[in-house]
Order: sequence, then structure tokens, then C-alpha cells
Amino acid sequence: MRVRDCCPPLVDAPLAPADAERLAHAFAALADPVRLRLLSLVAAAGEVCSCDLVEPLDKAQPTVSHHTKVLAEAGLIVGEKRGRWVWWRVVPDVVDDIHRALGSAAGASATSTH
Amino acid sequence: MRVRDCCPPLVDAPLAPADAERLAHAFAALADPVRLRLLSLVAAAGEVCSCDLVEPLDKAQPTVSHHTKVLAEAGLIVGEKRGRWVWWRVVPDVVDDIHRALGSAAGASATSTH
DNA sequence: AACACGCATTGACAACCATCGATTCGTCTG
DNA sequence: CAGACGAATCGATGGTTGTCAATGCGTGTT
Repeated sequence: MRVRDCCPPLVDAPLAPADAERLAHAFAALADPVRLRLLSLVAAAGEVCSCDLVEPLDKAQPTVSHHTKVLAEAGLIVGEKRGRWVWWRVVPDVVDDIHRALGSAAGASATSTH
Repeated sequence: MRVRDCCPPLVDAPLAPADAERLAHAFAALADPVRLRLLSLVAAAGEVCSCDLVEPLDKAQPTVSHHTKVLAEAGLIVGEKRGRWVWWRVVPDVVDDIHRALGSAAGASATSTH
């Protein structure tokens, strides 16, 4: 699921229900500590094999597989199968989109009432 | 719950479990379409009374009260009681903190693998 | 071909969550 | 003080989710 081209900064104008639904899905993918650490591991290393995620995350293999699937369906990471291993990378565009939806002018919005 | 002073950009280095827990709570507050629209309404208007949220959100009053409570506990909005009404404002600092945790350098991190 | 290995899927279970009717609490008004 | 009104709390309910053991599926190795 892509976030790009769907969600204007939520501080600018009331969010349309459909946009809110999509954005909520994106945030839901980030709303789990295991997934945040997983994403962080992949982002920091640039590329990580699934087999190298089980130990640092301290979760069973099916659990890690579940979380990579959720992040991949949110478009935040992509997996490439090389031999028997799957290598994961972050998709910076999508992270940027969520970043942008939060509003780069976050600090400027509510100052209008002061 | 504050996010400030707790969460380095997750793209820079592997997230500590405790930081991941706190960040996950913040994202969880944003992981609901009703809450996103609520936050958007408040942000766009600058200040909104609870009674003016029920109709545009099309939710029962206890449901709206529940969502404002979740957003307030996440530190994203604050309510001020004036007479019988409660007026809500966004807390731009906290929105900025989450913004920052996502990594302003989101697009710069994974470029190393290209 | 037979085996080992990495990963995905399934099924089950417990915990959590969104929603709303009913009720309660606090505040204003007559 | 009594009634009205806005908002928070409580209880119940249906749905979602994180977790892992067991299993299935490709792929590489011997």
C-alpha cells in the first residue's frame, strides 16, 4: 500500500475519511516496538537478511516473518530473495511520505491561535 | 507521555527496546482513522470544542471522548476546560518530535545501498 | 535423489481495542 | 435549588493483533 499521492499534511486541512484510512494503516505498521526495532535495524545496516533479525529481535522466526510482511505490505521495506535468503531494504520514499503527511510545518500550524 | 528526549532518528542506529516501546505508543495514537481526522480537525481549526467534533466525525459522544483521551495521553493535543466546554489544541512540539524520530534524513539513509 | 536449511503459512490462544448505551460528574441557568 | 447540558466513565461486545508450535514450500548441498 502506497501513501504517496494520497495524504496532504494533516495540519493543513481536515483529512478526508479515505485518506485517514490509508494514513492510519501506515502508522499502524509503525505502532509496534518489534517492527520499529526491525525497521531500525534494516535502516541502519542498509540491508539485512531475515536470518540475522531473529537473534537481535529475540522473537521466534514466524513472528519475525509476520512483522516483515506487515512492514512490506505498508511499503516501508522491500525484500529481495537471493538464494535461500531474503534481504530487506527500507524504501525511503514511503518513509518520506509518512514524514510529509505528519506535516513539515507541524510547528507552524497551531501558532495561528497564539 | 512525552516522546521528546527519548527517541533518536530510527534510521541512524538500532533503536533501544525502551525507545521503541515509547515510539510505538506514539504511533499507535496515530494509527486510527478517526483519531487522524480528529487531530486534523483540531490542527486545521486551531482550537475546537468537543461538542463540535461529534458531528463531523460521525461518532457517538463517548467514542469521541475516548479518542481525545488517547490523543491527549500521547501528548498530541491538550484540552482546556472553559465553562462546560472543553477546547482542544494540538501540541506542535510533540508532533515535531515524532516527525523527527521518523528521521528527517529518511531519504538519505538507504541511499548507501544504491 | 535425499537431505538440510531458510522462510512462509496455518491454526490457536491471549491480549488489546474501537464502539456505543447507560450512567455519573461537573457546570451553568432559571 | 432544580433542571439542562457537555463531557467523562463504566460495561459489554465484536473485531483485531502479537505470539509461537507445527507444518509446508523452495532452494542449495552432499
